[in-house]
Amino acid sequence: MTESTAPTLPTRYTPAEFEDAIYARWEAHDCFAPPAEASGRETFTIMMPPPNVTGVLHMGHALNNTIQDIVIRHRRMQGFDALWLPGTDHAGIATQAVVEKKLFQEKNTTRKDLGREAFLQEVWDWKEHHGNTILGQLRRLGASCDWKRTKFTLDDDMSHAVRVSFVRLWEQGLVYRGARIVNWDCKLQTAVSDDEIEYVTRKGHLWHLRYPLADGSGHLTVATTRPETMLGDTGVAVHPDDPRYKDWVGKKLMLPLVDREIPIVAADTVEAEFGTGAVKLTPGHDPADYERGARAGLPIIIVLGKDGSINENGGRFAGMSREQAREAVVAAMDELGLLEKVEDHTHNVTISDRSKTAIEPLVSEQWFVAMEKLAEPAIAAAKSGKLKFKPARWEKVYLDWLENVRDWCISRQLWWGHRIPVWYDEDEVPVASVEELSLGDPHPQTGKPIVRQDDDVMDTWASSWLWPFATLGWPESTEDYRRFYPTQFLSTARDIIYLWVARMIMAGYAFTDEDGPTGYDNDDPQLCFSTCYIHANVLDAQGKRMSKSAGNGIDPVEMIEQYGADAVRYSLMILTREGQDVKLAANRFELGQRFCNKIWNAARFVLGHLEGEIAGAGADALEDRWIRARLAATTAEVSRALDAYDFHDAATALYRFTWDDFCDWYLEAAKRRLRAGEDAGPGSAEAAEAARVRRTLAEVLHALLKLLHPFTPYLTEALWSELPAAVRGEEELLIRAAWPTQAGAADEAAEQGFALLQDVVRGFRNVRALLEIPAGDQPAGQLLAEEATTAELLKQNQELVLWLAKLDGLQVQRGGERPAQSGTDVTLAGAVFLPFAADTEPAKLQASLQKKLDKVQKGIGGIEKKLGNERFLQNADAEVVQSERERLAELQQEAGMLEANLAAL
RNA sequence: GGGCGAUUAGCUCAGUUGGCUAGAGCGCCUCCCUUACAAGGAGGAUGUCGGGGGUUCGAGUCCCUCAUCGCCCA
Repeated sequence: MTESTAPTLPTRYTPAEFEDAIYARWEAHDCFAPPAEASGRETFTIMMPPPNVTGVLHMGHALNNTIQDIVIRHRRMQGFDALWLPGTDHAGIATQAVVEKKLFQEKNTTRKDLGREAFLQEVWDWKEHHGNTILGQLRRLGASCDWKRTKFTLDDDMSHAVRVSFVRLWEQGLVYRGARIVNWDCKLQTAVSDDEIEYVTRKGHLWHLRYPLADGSGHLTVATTRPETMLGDTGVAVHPDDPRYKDWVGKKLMLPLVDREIPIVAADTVEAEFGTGAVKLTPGHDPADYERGARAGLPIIIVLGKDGSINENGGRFAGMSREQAREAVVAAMDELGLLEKVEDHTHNVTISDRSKTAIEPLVSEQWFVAMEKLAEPAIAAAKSGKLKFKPARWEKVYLDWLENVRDWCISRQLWWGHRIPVWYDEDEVPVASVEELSLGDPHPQTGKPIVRQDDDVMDTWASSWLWPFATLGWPESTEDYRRFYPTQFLSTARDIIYLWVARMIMAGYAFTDEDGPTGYDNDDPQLCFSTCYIHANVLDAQGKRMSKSAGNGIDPVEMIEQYGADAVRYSLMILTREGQDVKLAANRFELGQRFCNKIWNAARFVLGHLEGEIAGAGADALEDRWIRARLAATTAEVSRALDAYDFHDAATALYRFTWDDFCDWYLEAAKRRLRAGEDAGPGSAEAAEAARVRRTLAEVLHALLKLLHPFTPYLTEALWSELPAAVRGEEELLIRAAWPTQAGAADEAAEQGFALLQDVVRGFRNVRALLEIPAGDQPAGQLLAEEATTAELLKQNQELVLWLAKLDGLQVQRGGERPAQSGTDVTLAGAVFLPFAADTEPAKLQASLQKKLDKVQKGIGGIEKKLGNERFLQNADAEVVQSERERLAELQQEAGMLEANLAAL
């Protein structure tokens, strides 16, 4: 027989050359969609958290979508009818802002110039041209989602779903309109919800202002961080128990600058220690004052317009911006001698997430959803354990929000979004309707003509909270909805646990059917997903959050181009332990790249030998039984980890098996018999054994490609197609192959035996290195075995040891003379010896042995102390005591050998 | 103010319900381009497990406390 045919695959893993073609092949074979007809098998559904249409792929997306793709590929291989449904979110504020900016830059027009219809057309045009960028990038990553089912939150059917949900809430009295204090974004000129704001600590001032008593008998000093709002003050509050102000409550003050009489009231929410202990009340422009004012029956005076400037209620300050008004008010107070002092003060400023400008609390007419009742089943779902968070600690964050939930302001003063389906008659009597009402139609209740539709649109989350079921056709009872709802797995970022996760759960209970079908591991037909996986945050190398403004982001697409999608995916998975933030630098992807290259080359080696004769059954030597045992253990661990969504564990187990067990040991061991078969030629016993080794190699590679596929889909699919059809078996495409359940075979004896052998080989290699024996030399080794069984094992596997340790011969004996002039090391099987070369310096060897001896003696000391402790013997488990005794015996034996070896030097 | 997370080798991190001499990758040192892979192989060095206290026969692991860093909520 000739040498094995050189593999035709390149020696390096070159992802750019095959990724696109493989993705195209998957799509051509429609591999991403579940079977069109219900197969009778269980379904497994994941809804992709829809990225913003304005978005481009960042590392957080790459991580999150890798997780989802791993899960869906694993479930698909396990035999579920697996659906991963992708889509995008219309992102009301963000998208409108992008298009407004573009209009202004390119055409110098505003949306108001264009009018509502024309502007919306502009946004749709923009969406058609730029809105799918991120979905294309997800393909590069290898995402196997069902693109035919791609949804957009403003699609007609989604809009219909939003209107239905609104009307249902309306009918139940859970949606209401009212004047409330809301977070007003002066730049974007819209209300935003409590969850769209953040707090930034800023250095500012605390102004101490004197408000004279109305009767002229003195003054009260209030401290404020926002002096300009005094124009809207309608009272001053003090703590009821504050002795300084006991007699002041009920008196009247004359508010300077606007000359308005305002009362002093008591409020127990006032912090007596803060400032002067007296706070001005501006119910129109401060949420806390709004509450206090309402309790004290104070009027609300609004002094700021929607653009943030002072309105007509601000008297002579009208027309000024917030900033101008602040200066002018302070100056005016100073002039009147009413500015007592100014202190430096650090305080929290409320900032809009969207525009990054200071939020102005403002009383205005908005639509709200009453949340308390909706929250109840969502709380129960988590408490009963039906809804599981992973990591579990996020359940607390979820529950904290739901248990203290506040009503949700869902109206936005925007044009891009779902317009609130409410119409008014000439008396401003509102009515909600799923169907469009036309102007002039009779109002369903009053019969008077409809004169207008509400101008506002809904918060984007008011459509995304329907995502798990509206994407499947709800409210219609479509086949997809019946088949794929409820879903099983949601992976998302921690910062939208309440913005989105909690609201989806609420919506599931509010809107879906109680008697619907149930899916895999979900016994509640209204629980829209049963596992919520909260993924890590991706940070830069310094541990800072990646952000566009900081410019510290790493572009996943660039990384894919540089290292390959599989390398990016695999690196992210092994670098990210569960739920712990991951620090990332671009070169960290080398880890995955190396691993992919290793897989590639291991497969090249095996494939190169599959062109030879392959036996029907595998080989059965110790190393064969051992690799099958390792494969069985790895299959079990990877399966367990994926079922439990422990991605890091699965990635680690695959790394260990592929690199350490398969490449470093099994392939090296297998070469011996492959070579022998080639040397002996066709028809020989050696050739027959080589054919059995080829079978074993094929079987292990076959299973390994399957196990790796969810993590490194492109690479494994490419290699799968190189497998001979006879080896590949069932499926032409790996993506459709069955997940291995029976790979390998447990074999405790083989694991132990091979471990012993590995230790002997390492011992010889160690001595070789110490003696500086040239790589080409093949000295004869000796081994003094401690036990008959190990001696026997070594004799049986002598050829393998010679091969792996590169020895010429091996003399195994029990006891007997220890060879003189030899380098030595102690192994699990006994002491190993290699003869000194002519120029060997024993000093190095001696130091090495001494060091090892010290370590062993330290270990002996520790165990002896333990075993000498009566209380240890009494309290510890019998098994622990026993294993300590055995351990001690082993260490003592090892120490004895080391001492003997040292003495012999 | 409340909550959560982190602190283990030079760097990035594993370390199951407490129990072998605390591990891996990268980096570092020595040797080797051996016909799968130099993006590789063989060998090696490297630790007061953040500090202090406690529980326990036994603590990187559990409890308390302090420190530092990060995130969330108010």
